[in-house]
Amino acid sequence: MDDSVGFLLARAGGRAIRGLNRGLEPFGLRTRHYTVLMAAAQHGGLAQRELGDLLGIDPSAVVALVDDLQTAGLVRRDPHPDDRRTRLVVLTDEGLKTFGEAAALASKIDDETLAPLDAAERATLADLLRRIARP
Amino acid sequence: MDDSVGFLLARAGGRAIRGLNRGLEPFGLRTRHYTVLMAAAQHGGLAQRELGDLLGIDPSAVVALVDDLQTAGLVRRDPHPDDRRTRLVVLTDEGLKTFGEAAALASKIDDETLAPLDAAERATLADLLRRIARP
DNA sequence: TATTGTTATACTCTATAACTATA
DNA sequence: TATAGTTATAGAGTATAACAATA
Repeated sequence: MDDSVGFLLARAGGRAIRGLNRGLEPFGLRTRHYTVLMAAAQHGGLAQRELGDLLGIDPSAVVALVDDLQTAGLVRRDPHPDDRRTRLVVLTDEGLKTFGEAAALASKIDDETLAPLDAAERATLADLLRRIARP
Repeated sequence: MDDSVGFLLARAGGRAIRGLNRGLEPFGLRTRHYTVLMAAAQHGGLAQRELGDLLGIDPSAVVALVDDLQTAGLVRRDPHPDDRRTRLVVLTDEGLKTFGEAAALASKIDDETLAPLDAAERATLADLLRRIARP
């Protein structure tokens, strides 16, 4: 009897989330806050709707996450030039600095998770995950 | 800027869990019930403590899951022959039948998740995950 | 009419502490 | 004293519906 790939994914994913949660504690952030910072850093400025689509997070959850990050001074909500309904989530200087530190930490935790694999295998895993993980 | 493997794992794992949850709705089960049935089927009979260790589930959560499965008539709690504290979780005939149907469904959902990959790539992914997913 | 962000709400998941009965 | 199971509880994650402002 073989474990299903879904089961293996779920367990490895859960471990990754919990590991990053523990690592982010000093920043007062959770894994999902980090993913929002990551998306905003990658794209420069994103509507909340786009953030939710990109990360697979419900719009109402995006509101709460961006609230937290804004209170912590890590993001701003800028007006959209053409659409007054839309608010663009943009990293502050402080947010960019915090994201840099958190990204270094995430990379360290990745290394621990992937310790049993060599460099080529890590690259293969990342590639396969990227191909099935699109929302 | 590259996505972290932890992030990719978390997202793919979340999708797998939600997909299986939807598929299991007709059975009145959730993904975690299914993993308990899977472990019990694989090992014949397991102490709740062993179930928790194996699946990475807290003992108090195991109680609730086994309660559900017992109420549904899918598992029994048998006494341990040597230790009266321990209760062995064993599949009933009904539980074995339901697990078989659910396993077919899980395999179908795996296929959907893994659609972008060919057979060799699927095997590679399962192998890599198995190597990093040990608790 | 449809969409963006928001609020309220409920349900699931996860984790912790304290208790019982056994060892 | 330590361990297996249990109970209670709280916090985090997820999903849905309804609303205001705007398109």
